[in-house]
Amino acid sequence: MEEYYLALRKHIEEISPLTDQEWEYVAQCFTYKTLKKHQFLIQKDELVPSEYWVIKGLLKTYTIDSEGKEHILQFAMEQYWTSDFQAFQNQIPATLFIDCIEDSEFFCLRLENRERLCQEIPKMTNFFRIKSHYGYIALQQRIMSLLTETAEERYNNLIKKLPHLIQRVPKKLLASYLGVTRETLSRLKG
Amino acid sequence: MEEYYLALRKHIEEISPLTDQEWEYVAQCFTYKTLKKHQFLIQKDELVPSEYWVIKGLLKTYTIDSEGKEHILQFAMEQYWTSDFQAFQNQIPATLFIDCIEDSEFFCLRLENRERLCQEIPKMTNFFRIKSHYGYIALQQRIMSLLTETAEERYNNLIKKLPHLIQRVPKKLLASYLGVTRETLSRLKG
DNA sequence: ATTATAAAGTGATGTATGTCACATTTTTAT
DNA sequence: ATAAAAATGTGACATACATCACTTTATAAT
Repeated sequence: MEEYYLALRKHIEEISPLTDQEWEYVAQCFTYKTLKKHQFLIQKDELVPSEYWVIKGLLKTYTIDSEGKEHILQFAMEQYWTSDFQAFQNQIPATLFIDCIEDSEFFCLRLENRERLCQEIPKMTNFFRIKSHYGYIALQQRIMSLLTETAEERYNNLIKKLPHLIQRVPKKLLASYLGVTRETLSRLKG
Repeated sequence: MEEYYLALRKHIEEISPLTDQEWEYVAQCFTYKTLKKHQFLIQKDELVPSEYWVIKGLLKTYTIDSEGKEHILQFAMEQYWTSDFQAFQNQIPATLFIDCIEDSEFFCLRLENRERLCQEIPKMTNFFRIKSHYGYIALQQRIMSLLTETAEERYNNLIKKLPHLIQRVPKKLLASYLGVTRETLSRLKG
């Protein structure tokens, strides 16, 4: 467990170095949680108590449409933040599902703790500011990818960008993330 | 001009109320700029000195693909922030174009001023944190829309969400924003 | 006002991707 | 180890949307 906290501290300090005293305050705002493969971190229509930092494991964030088809918004693995941020931020019922593709472990940060943290430790406000900004930029790039690229280009770029992810995720889920059917993805490479 | 500054102050204070003294510091970090319709705010391959808050007007952020087709990432109107954030943040050449659909006026914030602002006025760090976070959530919703909805659904939802925008933007540009051709958009309603 | 330019509509046709069905391979659970 | 479940591949066919070509309508420039 000690090493998990060290990993989180390192993650934060890549953006905002902290004193030991500050870190002590930060660390106590997080709680630990673990889930097995196939278990849900967040379910649609339920409230979302926390946002989550992935210590270990792999998750998918998705919706189910009216025809029962799954559409994947995000994969989250080690050192990723994940939640239904819309629901979390406004403390309203989730519109998304998040469940575990692998056994997973997290640090959980509740909304009141995050805001307390930002009030007490300005460096943490800065950390979240930078993180959100990078996240925003990454999503803009994904939108451009969806607007401009063919399924094949999107797949090849995903392989380039996250080669390690490909190994851990069934192609059917990658297809869903890329916005195509598994059949189409299957026919691309041949 | 005085009223422009008041509008910006109001915009910031919807998230982070400031003292008069703080506001004085904030205000001097911005510079004013105006452009006519069809003029470029940002051009591909050029450096991006600032991010921009739109006082008045309307702009589009887009790329041109290898076949010369335009793909619109964002429309920015009154009270929107816009820039090539990826290029701005890393001070590298732009990959995007931004030009004016209408005569427009902006407040410009240079990177060094933004960071100075965040260091001097923690409330501003918080302002940018919240803004980025909301922006992130909005982009997630756009991605879900692209993954799950038909062209017609995306168009109808855009009309619901930004009815005033529709009036100001040629349908051909809306089509590009929605990820379809103008011909397809034209055939939806009839 | 008149002309030039851009936006918008529409028909004919092409294509990438979706859908459905079924076989094969791989992974998971007992 | 064995059976069950999930993932993957592939053929036949359907469809949403793209492309190209041309006309009509609206907007902008002199």
